Amino acid sequence: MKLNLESLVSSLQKATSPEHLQAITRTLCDILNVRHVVYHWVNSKGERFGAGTYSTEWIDRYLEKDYLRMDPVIFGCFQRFTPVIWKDLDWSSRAASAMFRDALDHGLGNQGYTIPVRGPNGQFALFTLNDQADDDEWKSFVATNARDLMIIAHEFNKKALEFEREGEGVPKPALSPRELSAMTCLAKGKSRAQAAAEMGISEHTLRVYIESARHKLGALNTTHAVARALSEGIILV
Amino acid sequence: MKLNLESLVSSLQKATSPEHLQAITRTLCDILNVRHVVYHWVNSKGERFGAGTYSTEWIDRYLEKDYLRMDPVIFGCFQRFTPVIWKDLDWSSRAASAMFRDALDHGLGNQGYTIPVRGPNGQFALFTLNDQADDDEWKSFVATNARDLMIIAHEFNKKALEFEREGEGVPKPALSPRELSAMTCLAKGKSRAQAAAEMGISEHTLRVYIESARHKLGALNTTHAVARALSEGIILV
DNA sequence: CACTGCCTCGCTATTTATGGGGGGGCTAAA
DNA sequence: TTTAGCCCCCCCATAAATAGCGAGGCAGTG
Repeated sequence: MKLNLESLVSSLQKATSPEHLQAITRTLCDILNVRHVVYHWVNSKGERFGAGTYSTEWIDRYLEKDYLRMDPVIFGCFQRFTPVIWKDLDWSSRAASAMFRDALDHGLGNQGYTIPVRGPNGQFALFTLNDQADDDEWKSFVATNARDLMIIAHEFNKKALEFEREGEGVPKPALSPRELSAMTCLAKGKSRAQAAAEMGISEHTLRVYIESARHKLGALNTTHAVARALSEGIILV
Repeated sequence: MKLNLESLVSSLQKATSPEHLQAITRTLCDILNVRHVVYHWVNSKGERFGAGTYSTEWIDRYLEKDYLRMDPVIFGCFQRFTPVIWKDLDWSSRAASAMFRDALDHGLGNQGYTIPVRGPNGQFALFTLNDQADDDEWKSFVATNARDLMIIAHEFNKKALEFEREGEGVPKPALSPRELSAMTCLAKGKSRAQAAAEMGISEHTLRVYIESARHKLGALNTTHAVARALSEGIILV
């Protein structure tokens, strides 16, 4: 079957619920003739959302075994920008190779291709294809479809962000310039005294900024505030 | 002139320096028959890099006037995931409309289309087209080219990250599982006592993990350690 | 004009983190 | 087998962060 990008994108754009996305992953699975198609993302609050063809057994096992913490796909994609072919990752660690075998036992194919997608506020998503194939077959499959898959991944992400915004209405914490400077200094490892010196203000004043930034970010302490500011992407180290 | 996506992407992939990117923006400008094409990004260290056809006068003025802090394009794209047509943004504020008039005076057209692109570690880039046109003309131009432009924006970004990585080559420090848990707890805002309770160990032991993680990460204090772990992508919030 | 938000500085008290130092046991690779 | 790395616990002193309270000036918005 041939991939008709236009019709697929338009059905994605018409989707009004996560269930539609789920259905589209199944359709895509048939069209591309692969074992699995999965879209999965983590929002800025650490909540997960997934649409895909993995069995619930595998998903449960994945979470239960805490594979998230050792999955080279997650690691690799979190640090890179470009899509990745699973075989190119480092599976040498004991935990990773055990996970890989476990995945095969739960119906996954030995080949995978994952496109990382990033949204605002540190939002991070993965769009994954999985199939059983040899390395060359898979490489050429990927080469053929890479561009279309990227478009599809982005349409998935657009929808996911839409759904998220509907349900919640995410108030974006906007920090003032001085608060941003303060957070940045702290993220760079400066103590309050050093940060105050660098900003040319008293330590007392700096403290006020940190406090107000903390409140705006809904953070429990300074470390938390810096962590949130970083992962929401409102400061850079 | 018609846009040949394949050849453009391949020349992008062959680029070996920022100057090549610069040249490609000029080519693209001719092909698409628009006034300006600009790719601009901020890396994880806050350093800026740009390739584009804006005049140096305008760039200098932009920085000098601190337009970065009031530009609706920057604001809008930082918070959204999808490309934006400038006219759809909110230009009502005093500062923004002054900036817009100033831009027109410096050779920019009245229409713009900007694609935000995000990379790992909060990296943030913009790919912008600018031209003189009426609203409907511009809308149809954008509709025609949106998909290709997204591919191009991503190729630009891939290159930019490549250039960045060349200079560095820093091996990321590997933390032990308990150290990772400790860092993650702290990043979630837990105090040492809470984190220790959650991990089921004494606070003293937890401290040892934090210390050793700090040393491995070359961090000056706990906050710095968590910030590094986050921005290196070795923990997730 | 009044309002809100930002920037600046001060005080006190309590809690918490930091920087060292020790110790022992356990597993996995060299 | 030895070594290295991880995991777990304890003590001490000092330094730093936190949580409240207070104040005034200045700029931009409606």
